[in-house]
Amino acid sequence: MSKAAVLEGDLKLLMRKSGYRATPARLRLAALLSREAKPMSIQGIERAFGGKKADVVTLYRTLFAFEKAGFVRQVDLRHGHAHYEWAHERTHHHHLVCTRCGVTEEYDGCEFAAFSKKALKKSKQFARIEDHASELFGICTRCDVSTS
Amino acid sequence: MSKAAVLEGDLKLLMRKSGYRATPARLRLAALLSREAKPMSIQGIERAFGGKKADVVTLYRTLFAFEKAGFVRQVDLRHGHAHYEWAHERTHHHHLVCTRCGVTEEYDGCEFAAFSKKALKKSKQFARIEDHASELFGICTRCDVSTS
DNA sequence: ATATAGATGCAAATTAGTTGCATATGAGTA
DNA sequence: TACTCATATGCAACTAATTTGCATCTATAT
Repeated sequence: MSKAAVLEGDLKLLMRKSGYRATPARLRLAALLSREAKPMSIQGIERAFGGKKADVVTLYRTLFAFEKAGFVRQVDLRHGHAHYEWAHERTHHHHLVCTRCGVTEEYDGCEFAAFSKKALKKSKQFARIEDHASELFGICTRCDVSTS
Repeated sequence: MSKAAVLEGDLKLLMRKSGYRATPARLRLAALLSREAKPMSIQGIERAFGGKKADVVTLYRTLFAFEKAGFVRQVDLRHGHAHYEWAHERTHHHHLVCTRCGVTEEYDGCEFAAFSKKALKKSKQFARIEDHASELFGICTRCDVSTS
């Protein structure tokens, strides 16, 4: 079951609070990402919008804005293009990615706070850590079976 | 100080053992990556080769081979393109990346073994984990100062 | 209702990564 | 050492990903 999308009203307020305008295009994108609750590529987003086509440029710009505002996190699944995942009011998590078929699975149990604090303490050059990536790459059971 | 490059002789043997041919182009790339000991982009590699230009196609293919053999690891620094870092006989580590100026710093203290074992145990769909990404994104002190 | 900073969407450019194919060569074998 | 052949190379051409510029539009504060 997928998570419920953020409510439109809440989102409008959220966005304004972060200094962004709540436009239809943005609300639509936010609704989609929060509803799907999984990493989506630009292509995937376009596909999901179907008829009412979204302009890629706007998508990129909106995603960038969302990222800055902390609504969305960029995820690299090593598919040759970026993925974006709704992050607002979701439990922090990462992904297992099958390097053969691309299937992904969520994984929680990453202690971002502790992890980044430790890294920061050791670092000589960094002032603060704001985000991090942590994906695991391997082989899923289906692909493993079909190998042997 | 940068790490010493792997010795050419050792590398030849290594590559043959992994089923790859030790060609001049590969030895040159391996020497560069192991000498630099930091994530390099395709562009960066080309630049480093200077005059004796390297064919991008060959680079991609060689890097892919190196990755499969475990000599090299792909790193996503969120620069819009992949980076590759020499991984053979180097201590496992990750990176701090400044999202403003791009400067990177190494970070060790990642327990890959424990981490992946835990994830694997919880997973229903994965047979094994072979690699993982774990980069930290933040602001370096230089950029932080210039903000305030 | 209005003004205006911020957002949109086209066209066009740039950058990243891939595929096909003809040629060349490393490395095992005779 | 010479041979052979699977593997690697490098050009051309292509597809995909991402960015920039600019004219137009519109949310929102007043």
